[in-house]
Amino acid sequence: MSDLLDRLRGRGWRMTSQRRVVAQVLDGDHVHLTADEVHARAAALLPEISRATVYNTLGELVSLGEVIEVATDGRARRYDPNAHHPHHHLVCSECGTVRDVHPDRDPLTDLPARERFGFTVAAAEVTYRGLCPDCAKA
Amino acid sequence: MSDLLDRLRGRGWRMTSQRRVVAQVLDGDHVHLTADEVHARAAALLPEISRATVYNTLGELVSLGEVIEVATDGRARRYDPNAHHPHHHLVCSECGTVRDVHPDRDPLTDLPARERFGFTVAAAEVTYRGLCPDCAKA
DNA sequence: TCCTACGATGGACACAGTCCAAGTCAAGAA
DNA sequence: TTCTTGACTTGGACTGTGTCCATCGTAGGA
Repeated sequence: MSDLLDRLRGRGWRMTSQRRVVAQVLDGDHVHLTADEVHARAAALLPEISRATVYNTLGELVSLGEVIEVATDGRARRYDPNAHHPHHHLVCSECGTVRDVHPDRDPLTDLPARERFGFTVAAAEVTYRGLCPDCAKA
Repeated sequence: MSDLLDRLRGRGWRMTSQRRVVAQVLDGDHVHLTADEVHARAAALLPEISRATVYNTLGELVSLGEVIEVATDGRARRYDPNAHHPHHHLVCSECGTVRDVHPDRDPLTDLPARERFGFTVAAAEVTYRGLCPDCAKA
């Protein structure tokens, strides 16, 4: 994830301890934290970090295209650092766990012109829903 | 939409003026209102209706399967009365307009077993994003 | 080492949604 | 038709999520 820090520095980002900690917390695969979770984990490393800073930093990462915002339910947005590999999401309806998945086909190709209503369609996000192994057992 | 009222009565719903008004407001195609919008339109017909009742009624309609909850952004949930015809959504990134669309293929068939991580996958929702004709012009 | 513009802070605010105790009323019973 | 009752509605308090802003602090160039 120091790749990320390097890229950010290259873009003229001022490197502060707060930003470093937020980037560090977002490292890894299948990471889909809410802003509050990011704040909690960041605060474990840097106790004084404020909520506003976490929101600011996440917002910047999103507009730089380094992190993707995911709205799996109508509740808190989740932040996905896996922004450089196109993928979709599989969500457990019970516990909310999210996994990154890679379907065989891009759904964009399956939306015929007559169903586009004159829109310039740029992207398609798929949310698969079901039960994760743990919740299916219970 | 009196179909809906009939179905609800058949299911033992007590028919109150509030519920009638909420059902009436949700009538139509390409309707994707937020709870607050439903409340505003319902209040135009029945001024005393409360926010809590609108939320209760929407929640009941959703659990009866008569209305679908849509989370197109991380903000307010939207309510879609077109629950009996499977479809997906096309959202304008600029103004938020939503249209119902019908792709040629069900994306569920394109998620191979190795990408299911042991989940029991039940459904797939596709959100297409782009610019609507009006916003593309501006 | 000094400067300063960019970033961090925390507290107030706005919005979305939930919960609850008390009052109201739809619809079946008599 | 009136009575009864439990389901429904109400408004207000409360929680969670996200935004805004004035002020303070500091990274990094001169």
